[in-house]
Formats: sequence, structure tokens, C-alpha cells
Amino acid sequence: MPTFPPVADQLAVIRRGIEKIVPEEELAQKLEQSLKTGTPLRIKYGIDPTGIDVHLGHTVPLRKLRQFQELGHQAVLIIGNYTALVGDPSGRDAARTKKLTEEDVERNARDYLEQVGKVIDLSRTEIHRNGDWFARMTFAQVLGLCGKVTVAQMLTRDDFAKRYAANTPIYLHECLYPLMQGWDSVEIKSDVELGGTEQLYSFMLARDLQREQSLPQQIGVMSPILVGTDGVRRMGKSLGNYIGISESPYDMMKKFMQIPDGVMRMYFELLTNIPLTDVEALLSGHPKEAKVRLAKSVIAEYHNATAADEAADRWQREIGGGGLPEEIPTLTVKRGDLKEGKLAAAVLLKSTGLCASTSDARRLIAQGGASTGAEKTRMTSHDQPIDIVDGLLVWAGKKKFGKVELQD
RNA sequence: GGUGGAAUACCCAAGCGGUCAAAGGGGCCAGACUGUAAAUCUGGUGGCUUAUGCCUUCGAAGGUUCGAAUCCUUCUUCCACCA
Repeated sequence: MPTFPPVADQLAVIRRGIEKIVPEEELAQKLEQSLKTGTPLRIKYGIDPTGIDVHLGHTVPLRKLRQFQELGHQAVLIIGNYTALVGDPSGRDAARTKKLTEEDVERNARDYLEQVGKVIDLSRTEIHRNGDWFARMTFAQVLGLCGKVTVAQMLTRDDFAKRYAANTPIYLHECLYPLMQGWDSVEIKSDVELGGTEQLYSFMLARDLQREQSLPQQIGVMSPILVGTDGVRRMGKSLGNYIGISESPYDMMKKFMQIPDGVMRMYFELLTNIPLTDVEALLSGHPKEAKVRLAKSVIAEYHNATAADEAADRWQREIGGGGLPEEIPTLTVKRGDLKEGKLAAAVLLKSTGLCASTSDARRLIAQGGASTGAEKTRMTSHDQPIDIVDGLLVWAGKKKFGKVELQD
């Protein structure tokens, strides 16, 4: 018979970084019950295999799932291969237009599992595809399911209400989405479902369906939305403000060091296991040190502690300390383009691709952003002749640079 | 179906016959400052291999004019009101 930590200890772990638990009081009861009977709780987390490059935003509920695993509970992952055909309407102001084929979905699912294996222990995770039950449903059963919800209830959802008011289309199949998600909970008999706060409606619907089937009702454990590296909008690939869990330690390091100070508390809370009292201590110290600690902790989780230390050291050396980077992109220059071994400054920047156009290069030079050599000698005018030799460093601003390689 | 309105650079948005490569804001880029964070300040944000010069841009195509983002015609798309 499995053993579990005391309920109070479990609650402390579970509550960390969680915005809302509904209904709050039932969670302790469930935990008591599980402790008493030695039965693990079934913790559900569902995803749509829509081709996700997993980033830190996605890891927030996933980390919670792992914490449940570590407490001894049963993780149940639902691959929404059927719901993916619908598209989650949550938080959207328009229906999805792209339709996925079943092959897409299957490939995405495999790809996704490979990535989440870095966060949760897949060997101790039940994995279901909701097509397993939806594909077998008859139309009569679907109708029965539809009979559980009224249009008025559906319209209490914020996203649908907004669309309805704005006269933008709401398709019938989108209305089915939360029902399907809720039915998943019935099928796998979940005790707890994890997700973002925007899932509240679906989570509650799942409870209704479970009660209908005389099953124990699940509890929704909802995480806040992780803000992106810009510190403003939610982390998302299309917004370009994300840190992917498959990125190299150094790339992650660079991104972490550029986040606004204000988001550190949230990142510490949601992305690390560092005790919150320690977090407060770190935040009251030098922000840069706190940021390094944060970055190392997260990088170590997806790579390892040594790699994290190396990335931090390298960052300090190359960027924090202003040293030369170890990886320098190559800039190709054709020997035939040279005039007496020289090239006009603007031409050099344009032809090496450091600047998008000659005009762009001229602007950069005029503003003192272009320089050459390890000591960064500024280019003074766009037609200044530059001696071109193999290995010459060329800078276009602080972040863009390269090393010349002469070619015949 | 009817009547009005709108389409401007990455986004929002001025301009309504010449001084418009096109105000302002956001975003982005660069410089200063700094912890390559934020904030702040400054400059920039069509293109052209050498530029107080040339070329292309204001939904699309034509037209009027010495001259059009600005006026006219047609077309396309979006919005509002009416039925």
C-alpha cells in the first residue's frame, strides 16, 4: 500500500503558485481520503496536440503534475486527438481556421510526449487519447451529451459571450469542446484536473457530468498565466516572448537575463522549487544575482546543474563582462569585391548581411553603432574604406557581429 | 437590396491640390546611462556600391492638372444605418 506525506504538507506543495482551487475545501477531504485508503488521486491534465513547441508557459501545469506524482498520486495525461479536431475556443475571439488532419495530430502527439518527458515521469503516467472513446460514440450518445448543457449556459462563458455580442461566428462544434473535455474526466475518473484559469468553465462542466454519472467530482487546480519574457503579455510562441525547454542552456541563459525584474517573483514561484522564503531573500538582494539563480535553477531542470553553471559563467564572461563570445558567426566576403584590399564601410555591412540595406547601414554608421576589431573602432562614415583581412571582427550594434572570412 | 462612411508605411492614426518619403503615438533599431532589467534622455525607423541626386510608395486600375495621398471615374474589400 502506497504511503503519502501528511495532508498539510501535501497542500503546501499543491498550493504553491496556484491561483485558484475550486472547490477549495474538497481538496483536503480528497487528500484525507486518499491517505486513509492508500489510494492515489487521479490527476488529469489534457493537451491538444496542435504542434506545440513546449515552452516554460506550458510547464507550469506540467510541473504541478509532476509534484503530484512526487507526492505519490497518479498522473493521467490526455492527448486530445479528437478535441484537436475542434480547436479550443477558450480565450479566443475567433474560431480556429486551420484544420488538422489525423496524421498531423498523431505526429504532434508523439513529438509532444518526447518534450514533456523532461518535466513529468512518463513511466508513471497513464496516457490516453480521447479518440479512444469519442471515436466509438454513436450519434445518439453525442446528442445525449449535448442535452446536458443549455445555450444560455454556454453563453455565460466569457469568450463566447464576447463573440456573441460582437456578432462574430460561434460554431456549433466549438460548443462541443468543453463537453468533450468534461467527458474525458468521466472516462478517466479524475479526482483533480490541472490547467490555466481560463479553463474554469470546462472544469465545472466536467463536475456536472461526473455527478450525472454518479462519480466523485473532480477539483480544478488552476495556475495563473505565465507572463512572457517581455513582462507584459502571456508567454507564447507567436509573440516571440518565450523560452523553450528544448533550447540550449546558453540561449536560455541569455533570455533569462533579459527579463524585466518585475517578473522574477512569478518565475521563481511557478518555475522553480526554491522555497518561497529563500525567494524573498534573493529578491531583496541584488536583482542580477537573483536572476542568475533563477536561470540556473530552471536550466538545471531541463539540462543539468553543470550545464547551467557553464551557461551562467559563459554569460558573465561574454556578456556581463564584455568579453568576446566563443561562437562568432562567419561573414563571407568575396575577394573580387575588394578594391585594393578595402571595402567601403556601408558596403561591408550590407554585403555581409549585418545590415538589411545600404540605407540601413548608413544610418547605423551615422549613429555610431558600427565598428570593427576587438577594440571596436567606430566607423566614421559610410564611405570610409575598411581594410579587409581574414578574421576581422565587424560589429553592427552591440548584439550583431561576425568575423570576416575571405572567399575567392 | 437601399443609403452613408472607410481603406495611409510593422500596428494605430493625421494629412484632403504644391513646402509629403508623408504629423503624432506604439513597436522596433542605435547611442548615453546601467546589472546587455526597468525607467529616462538623444537620434533613427522606403530603396539605390559611392547620393543637399535618383527611383518606388498612401486599397487596385484609369483620368483631370504644370503638379495628386489629396479632385474625378470604375473596381475590390471592410464598417455603420435602413429594409
